[in-house]
Amino acid sequence: MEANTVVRALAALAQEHRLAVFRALVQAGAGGLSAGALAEALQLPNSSLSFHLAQLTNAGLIQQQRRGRSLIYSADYAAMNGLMGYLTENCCAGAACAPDAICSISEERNVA
Amino acid sequence: MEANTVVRALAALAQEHRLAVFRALVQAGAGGLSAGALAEALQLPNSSLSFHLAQLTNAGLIQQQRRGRSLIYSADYAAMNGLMGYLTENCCAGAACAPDAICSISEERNVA
DNA sequence: TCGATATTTCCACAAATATCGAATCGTTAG
DNA sequence: CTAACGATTCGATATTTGTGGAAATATCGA
Repeated sequence: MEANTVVRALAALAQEHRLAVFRALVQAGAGGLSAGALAEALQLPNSSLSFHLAQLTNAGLIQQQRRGRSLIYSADYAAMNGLMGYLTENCCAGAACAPDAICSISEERNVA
Repeated sequence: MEANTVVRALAALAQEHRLAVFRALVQAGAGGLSAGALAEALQLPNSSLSFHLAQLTNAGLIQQQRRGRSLIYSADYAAMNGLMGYLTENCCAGAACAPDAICSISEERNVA
């Protein structure tokens, strides 16, 4: 993962509402949530939520998928793992730590 | 870990130079690095670096410790783990993932 | 086709942030 | 005590960011 990508991902997460959105999606799993469901859950005006969803998408942290009139958003677990990996890379001057992947759902396409 | 704390930590990391500083400290391990060494390594003006170090300290991601005329900075691994944990908490709608700690150096006080 | 529903885009403004030279502060060596 | 060193604070400026109402866009049911 490249430094610039990481900075953009972190910047996207460094905001109260966006962090809440991302967590909700991480917890929702592969099924994802619609924009409307998110707006309801987080009590945000549509235009604001839309703005934040765009930021997260742009940062590569979440993805969009249309279902009928709704847009379903879901977390990109590969990006999340990439982020973690970047931060802990070559951690601790050689001491034993830092496993590689935190969540493997992105490679198991048959969950939830 | 509280949401607000996490946002502040992420905001601190969401900046090219600060991310580089933090990574350098994470990789340096418990021994840490002096402000001067960091300025040298990252090619930053003292005043800029100092500003960024203050931000990271304020966010609870690094800590300071004077040694003679130098200030030695080091990563706070507990904070880093807290961050990771917060992001992956209740991950994936129950699918098996998300271990608890990434790096345990902060509890072993006898490294490097 | 028409109306209802779901979401995004546009806009203007307030607030927060990054930058770095110069001045300042604390510590140590001689 | 004084000079030199390591690091922080100050200050002015340019840039980026978050906000939400109103209007526009896409999809669906009848």
